[in-house]
Amino acid sequence: MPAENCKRKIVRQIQHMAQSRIIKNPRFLDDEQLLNSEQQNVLEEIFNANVRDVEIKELSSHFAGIFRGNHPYHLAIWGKTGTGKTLSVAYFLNILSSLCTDKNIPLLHKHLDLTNRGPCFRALNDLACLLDASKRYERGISHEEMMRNIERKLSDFKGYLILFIDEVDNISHDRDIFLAFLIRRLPQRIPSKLILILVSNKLSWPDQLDPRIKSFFKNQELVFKPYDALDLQKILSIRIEKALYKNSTEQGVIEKIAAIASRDHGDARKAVSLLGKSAYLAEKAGSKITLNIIDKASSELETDRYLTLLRTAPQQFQAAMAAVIEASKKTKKNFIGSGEAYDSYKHFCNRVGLRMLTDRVFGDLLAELDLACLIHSRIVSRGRYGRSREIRIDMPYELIQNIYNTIAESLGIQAKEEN
DNA sequence: TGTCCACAGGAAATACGGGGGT
DNA sequence: ACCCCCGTATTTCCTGTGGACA
Repeated sequence: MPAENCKRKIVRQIQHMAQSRIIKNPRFLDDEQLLNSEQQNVLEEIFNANVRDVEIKELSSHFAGIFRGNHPYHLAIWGKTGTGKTLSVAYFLNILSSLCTDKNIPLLHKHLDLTNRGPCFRALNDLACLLDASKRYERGISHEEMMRNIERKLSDFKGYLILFIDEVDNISHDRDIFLAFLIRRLPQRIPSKLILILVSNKLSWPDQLDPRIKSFFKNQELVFKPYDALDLQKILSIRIEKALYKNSTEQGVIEKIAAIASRDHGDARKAVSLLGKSAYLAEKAGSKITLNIIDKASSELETDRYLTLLRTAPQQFQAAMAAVIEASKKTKKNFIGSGEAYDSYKHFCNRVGLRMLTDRVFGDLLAELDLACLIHSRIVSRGRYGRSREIRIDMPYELIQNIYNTIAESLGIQAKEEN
């Protein structure tokens, strides 16, 4: 009888494992790994599902003038991250470009991606490299020279030139110089019909521009609204169909992921990565994707985000976070003031052997921590007892501990390397 | 009502590192 | 080798500021 039991158990396990395979093609759960052709495929389906229909239509009408020989204006686009700006525009430009080839209209389009934050010089250099007008420089060459390189390279192209500039607001320094070059100077010096598409994810972006530059974009704006839950559901079901085996999701899973993602930011990328994480957890647990698993995946993603953020952050940033954690452990209140935090930071630096910075910089570090949602701070006046930041950490104890250990590890390892 | 705390946060100055041209 | 250019990180200096307290 025991032998019989054992056999049955194994059979059950095998059956179970066979059932529990739910991931068919993991690449469709991770945008980074998606091959180009697959990405095209997914895009095609998304657009066929009428998601981003309005925006594509707007783009079409904006550029329709090309076929009548007109010169369309520059276009400013904004929308939050993960609303499909880049993909939609790239997709559209490809179609436009092949259409122009058919009709024998010379058109060149380039995609300049400024995702990595850098100064004006970097942006110019990136553009020059993209156009194959210059080699890569770190520094040592003037803006002027870089601009001339670009102009020289473009001096004999006479068709339409569309420059699609992604994440413009990422230019950290002298952004106006870069834009003024593109908008005012470049068109006068090259024969082609230049059309700029500037993309940004900050809604307030145009307000910080030089008014003379801003005027070039009046009424030529296109806003990508965040995906609503319905759009996200469409996007998710496309992914699920490609990535997972049939029947591997419980009732309501798509709706729930879509709801979580749209509540946060309407970010499609987040929705997909939540789906991915859920799928992996489900496979590990040998079950379908259930609503509970989604919750777990969501909190794990959050933790991961914090930890990788810290691991890759500068030492001083880590130290500031550690100091805040230490200080808030000591205090009996449920918040700490910036003075206390700075004292704690000084102790921490002494202990770890890290050079300590002035309180001025420390204040900026605190602001950054706040921005990253690692701490919450607000400025409070305690009357006679001065003004101060009131800092609190709004996280479960376990996560705080986890973060603290990560920092300790990261700083500890670096100290070893120095010796 | 004025004072004054304990900081916030902007601006400019300084230090530093590293690359290019000649 | 020398000088110039540029970007980043910090420091230094400075001007606010909300409200408890006298």
